[in-house]
Amino acid sequence: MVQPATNVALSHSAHDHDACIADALTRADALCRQRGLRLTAIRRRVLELIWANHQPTKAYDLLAQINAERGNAAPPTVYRALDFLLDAGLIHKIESQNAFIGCAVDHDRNQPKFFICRTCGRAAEIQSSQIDDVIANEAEEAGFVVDHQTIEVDGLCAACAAALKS
Amino acid sequence: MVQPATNVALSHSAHDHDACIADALTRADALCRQRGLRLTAIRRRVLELIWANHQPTKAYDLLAQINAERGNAAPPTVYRALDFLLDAGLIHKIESQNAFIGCAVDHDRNQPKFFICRTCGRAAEIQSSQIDDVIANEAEEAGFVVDHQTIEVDGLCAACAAALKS
DNA sequence: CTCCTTAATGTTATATGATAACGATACCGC
DNA sequence: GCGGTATCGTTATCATATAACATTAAGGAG
Ligand SMILES: [Zn+2]
Ligand SMILES: [Zn+2]
Ligand SMILES: [Zn+2]
Ligand SMILES: [Zn+2]
Repeated sequence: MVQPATNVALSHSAHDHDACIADALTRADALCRQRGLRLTAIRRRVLELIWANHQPTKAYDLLAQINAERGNAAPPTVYRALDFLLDAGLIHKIESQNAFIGCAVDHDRNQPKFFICRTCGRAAEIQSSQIDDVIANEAEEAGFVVDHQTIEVDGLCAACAAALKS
Repeated sequence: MVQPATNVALSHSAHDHDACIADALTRADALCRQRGLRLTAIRRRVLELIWANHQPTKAYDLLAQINAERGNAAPPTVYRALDFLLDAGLIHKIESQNAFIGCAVDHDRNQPKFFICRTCGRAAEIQSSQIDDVIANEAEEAGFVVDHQTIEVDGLCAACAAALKS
């Protein structure tokens, strides 16, 4: 039986997630060095905490964790780090959840889009130039100049759907 | 010169907006009668206030207006009305703005999608089976079962883009 | 190395968005 | 009219996010 191709973020099979985290931090270091941005200790730690799993993370959960570690942190501490990471394109905000997730995608030409499982909570950033193209076409027809997209598809990932059927 | 086809919601030309409001309320009455739902005074008034213009409306702005009219209204008053209207499909939530907008679309087969102008603030619900189809395809390939979509495209409407260029 | 400017962080307070819980009313079928 | 259920009123509280200003750290010019 052939399994459908699926994003590692949505897969329920074990994967080397430590590698996900390490890769993300390596990429972040490289990107910041390259652009002259400063990935300070707090910013780096927030990014690392966000990458702790493939589920969107809430700002106040980050705050609680940072506080457990260093005792001093107020909301602005976390929100400023989040703003930096958002601006740098290292994370995205999941608007439908007021939560944040790491980005492992090259956004040269495509905009962020997510499949989000309502059962396991995992969110996978998908790359589909088709979706971008269709939206670009629709926008073109309407004379609308696209600046930013929020595309969040909620539902059941393959594994959770299979589990429900059994 | 040919104007691009555009949604009345994004058009800056005057239109009979009283008719927009009247239509929306008429449709709401019909739909609720048909389904045995009760469009009570508060719910109807909240819907009417949301339709006051083609820009997403914030819950606490609704609250302030209701309060100005009847003096007694707490957040639950408005949020309960909003929940009802959302469930009935009479309004949608614009997740990226924590705001609400009226729906004038038949959602038999297509999911809500919006173009939102960052300059004039108008939001237009667009109907594009193409976008739904492409997303359905992508989901199919990933074995993902789609439940609900959040599609919000931010940018400049034709009129605002033209104004900026001049 | 020191001074200076700017970026980043600490700190307090507050704004904004949403829900829990429970009692009081209003509606509807019988 | 009676009784059950949906709606609404009311109070309190939780959750999300930012304003404002003081303090500290980083990095460049001389
Ligand atoms: Zn992983
Ligand atoms: Zn991304
Ligand atoms: Zn109108
Ligand atoms: Zn709609």
